[in-house]
Amino acid sequence: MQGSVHTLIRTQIDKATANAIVRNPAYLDDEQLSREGQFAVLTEIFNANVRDREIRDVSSHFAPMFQNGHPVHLSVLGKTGTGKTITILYLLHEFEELCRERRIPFRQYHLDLCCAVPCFRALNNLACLMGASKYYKRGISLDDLMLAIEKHLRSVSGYVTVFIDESDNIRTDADSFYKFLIKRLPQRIEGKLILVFASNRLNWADNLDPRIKSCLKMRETIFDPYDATDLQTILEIRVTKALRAGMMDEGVVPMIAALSSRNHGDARKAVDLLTRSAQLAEKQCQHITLDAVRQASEEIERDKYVTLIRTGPKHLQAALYAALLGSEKRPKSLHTGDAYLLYDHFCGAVSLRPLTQRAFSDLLSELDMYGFIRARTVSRGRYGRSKEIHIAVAAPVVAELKSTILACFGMVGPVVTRR
DNA sequence: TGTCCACAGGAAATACGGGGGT
DNA sequence: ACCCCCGTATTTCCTGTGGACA
Repeated sequence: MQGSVHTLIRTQIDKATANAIVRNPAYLDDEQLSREGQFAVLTEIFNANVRDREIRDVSSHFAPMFQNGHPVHLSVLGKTGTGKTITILYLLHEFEELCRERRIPFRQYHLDLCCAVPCFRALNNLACLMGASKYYKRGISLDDLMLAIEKHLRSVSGYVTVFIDESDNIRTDADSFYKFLIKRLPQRIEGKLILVFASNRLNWADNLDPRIKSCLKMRETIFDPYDATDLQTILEIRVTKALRAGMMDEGVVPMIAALSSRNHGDARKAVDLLTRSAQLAEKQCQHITLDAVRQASEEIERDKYVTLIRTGPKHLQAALYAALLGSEKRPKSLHTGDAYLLYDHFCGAVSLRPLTQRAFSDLLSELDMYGFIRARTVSRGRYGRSKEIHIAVAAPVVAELKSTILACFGMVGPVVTRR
């Protein structure tokens, strides 16, 4: 008997290795790569003429630096997944090298405001990057932080580049932060300050105080979403690095590229689709087929909804549950009032204080915006005006959403509403 | 043609909570 | 530790509305 278990384990391992498609998963997930690794992949991608215009644009913008000039600030705009951050980091790294060769003093800092932070946090993080101050939770004034940064930079000559990633992500008092960077800091330091902003909101600077905005001299460059050709190039480079050769049907990469460019033009999502397809194919012990891509795409779509609702506010979850439940009972005509009643009961069952109907109406609009439901306002004559609610997601997703919501409230079975 | 339903959705008021100053 | 301020969430109040029905 023992022998058979050993054989089983061995054959299973052999089988799994024989079916392995992913050879080097790091190349499917940049997080797992070192900065050098990322740059190496990027070099290949850029060499294939992807992001050519943007590279020319930014390079020529920084060119005056090599003739003792002073480039104005730069604003890099574009949707998520268009490679703004990594391209800028790459270019700044290149500029740094070039400056070293030509003995031009240059230093760069990358301030990543990946989550919304108040002015204090942003300044403190910047000061920490520069080594100008320690990390404070609180208890130090904004002015002290600014002084620390000034003091640190006062002795620095040459070019100082500060790359402010997600520059629209300053939650409170963005004006003070930018007033400091744009108006005050350049006057108090000897070096030449160049700010690089990146944002996925085209009009992020519009919210700034007009006085600050007026003295913000900057040039804008826009990163367009990748088109199918670009995505195909990017995917092919990743495929050769990450996957075993010959494990993929013809047309898989073009299909992923086409789907992704049509839906979002986001390279990260395209690579994600490739990864999911590969994993799915591995599980099914076959090559990556067009069908696997289709399945993976559906899986991602489903996950998107499920994570959206799982991480969303409680009341939104409750409202969606009510809408799903109500639509089953009355697939054709679920109106706001009925849905609110169900919501009210659900809240009672999970001991959540229900919001008013006015707020519930806004929740429905939000669910509509996210694409869970379609809620259009209709007039039923003397029976009043109301929203008509239809489910906008496929049946399997509905089931998953319902169990997810119940799990969020710590329940397993369907809720028994009393009345 | 006027009425009236059952809400939509805007605006103002109010509650709440967290961060920063003292 | 305490207070104040400010941004956000929610409630309250209100006006508007399209079409069935009498």
